[in-house]
Amino acid sequence: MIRVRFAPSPTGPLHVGGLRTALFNYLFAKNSGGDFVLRIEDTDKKREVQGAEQYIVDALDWCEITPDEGPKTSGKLGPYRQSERNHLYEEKIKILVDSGLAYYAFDSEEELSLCREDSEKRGETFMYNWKNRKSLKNSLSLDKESVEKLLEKGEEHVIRFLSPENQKVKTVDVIRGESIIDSSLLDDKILIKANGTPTYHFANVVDDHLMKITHVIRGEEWLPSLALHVLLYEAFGWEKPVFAHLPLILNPNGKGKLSKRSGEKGGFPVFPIDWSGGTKLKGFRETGILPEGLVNYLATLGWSPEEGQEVLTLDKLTELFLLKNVVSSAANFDFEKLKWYNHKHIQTTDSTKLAELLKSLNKNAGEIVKEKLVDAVTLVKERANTVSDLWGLVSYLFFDPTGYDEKSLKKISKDGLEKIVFEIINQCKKREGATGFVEGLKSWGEEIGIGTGQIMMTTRVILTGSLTGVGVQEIVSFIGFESVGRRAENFKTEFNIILK
RNA sequence: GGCCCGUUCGUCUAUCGGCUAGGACGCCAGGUUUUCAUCCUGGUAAGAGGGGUUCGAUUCCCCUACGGGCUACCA
Repeated sequence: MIRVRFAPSPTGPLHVGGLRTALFNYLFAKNSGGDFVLRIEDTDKKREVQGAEQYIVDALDWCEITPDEGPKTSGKLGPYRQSERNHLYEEKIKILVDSGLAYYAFDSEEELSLCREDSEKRGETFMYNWKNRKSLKNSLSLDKESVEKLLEKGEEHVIRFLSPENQKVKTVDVIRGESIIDSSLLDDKILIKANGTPTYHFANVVDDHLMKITHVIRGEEWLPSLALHVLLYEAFGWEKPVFAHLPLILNPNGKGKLSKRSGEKGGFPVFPIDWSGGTKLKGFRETGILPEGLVNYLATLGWSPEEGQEVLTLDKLTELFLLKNVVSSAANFDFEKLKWYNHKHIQTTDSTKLAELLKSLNKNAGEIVKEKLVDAVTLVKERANTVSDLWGLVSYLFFDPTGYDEKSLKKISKDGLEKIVFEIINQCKKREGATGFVEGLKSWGEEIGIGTGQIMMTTRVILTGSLTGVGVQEIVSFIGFESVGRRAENFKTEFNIILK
């Protein structure tokens, strides 16, 4: 039974990088009918942000990447918040301390930062490990009695991992293959902080083991600590999970990890849904991106299906997903391509659903009768990249033009403009249906020698204010003759048109 | 600085020693649409550089360059 986990830290809104990690975990688990676990890594209470956990749940939910187990879903191997698992870490660290694989360290943070400064002056990087641990203040350098005395006294201390010297550590990553790391280059990472809570490295290994995680799929930023984690599993004598480190998502120009800042610069969000805690941040949902579009795009960032299909639903992605087809190189984020995927998914989304979304996104659209909006959306949805686009494509079907596009006016202001305007009003009065209206105009044009193109363009400008949009006949049919007549009269007044 | 990872069209990717290097986005052109968009057809454009190994390297190895990540009592 395959079990994977997504283990975010509730330090702020989940960004697309995190979402992609969650997605790949989900796809991998569901591809083989396994479990997808959500675990909240809230060991650092200082950095925890109100509402962040809820945001993570909501964002996953929006994308339908639903956890089988998690803080809100329960499950047998919980609790699913690390802050509620301290008793387990206490129990496990004891094993390591007792077996001499972890040790107490009493150095204060001030002392250590002094050491760091010192090393820096010499152009070196300070590392707490085999080179210097004997000369620092810990249970390896101090005699047994003094250590006990210090502990009794309640002296502040951390617990560090005793990294071996000169050991070749073999790490295996399914995406990148094997790698041999020299353990002498590792430092004695803190496992338990002075306040008694575990660091990521320790909590992570303990929880993955206890929660029976079979595959650890996480971001590439964890690759440097893989050797430490391997050593920890070995220290406990636990079976290691399979590791897969996903390539990072970079800014569109490839410079650095995808950031909020570059999203602002490029005019696109980097968060799934709006974030209202503290600073307001725009989400893809509120920008008019469908979860299907986002998920589809994110899946192609670092992975591609064997048959080369492009437009895929979550179910289809699940069916096709193979971890071995994940690439090892980082990908640049491209909002244009996301919009294309979104466009494709809008085509296959029900107009009623799109209309509802549009109503929630756009205040003006919200005031329109739903049934009318659904009809309008059906007319234009094939042209839209985002749900928000829909409003611009549909608004002239509900409101008279408030102005006329300069370029469009130039195109229609030829001989006969006055005659056309009057004929439109004339045809409108006949009320012979949208087809009759258009046909009437056409045959009138033929009789007096004005091209249909010229007539239709003029009609279009009168009705919409510009030379874009759905067919004239569709517009007339949709808005009705009362509106057509009014818009023609408005146009006539605006440009002071009289029949010569 | 040290350690780790990476490098195929502008971008996302295919190729797993035989390549006239394929597809998608974007862009350009043409067609459809009496408009615009959609849609269709075509075009544009790539193996970082240098050494090996090999009959043959985009593919395997090494070096260099470049990019990224990590280097916290943060995850």
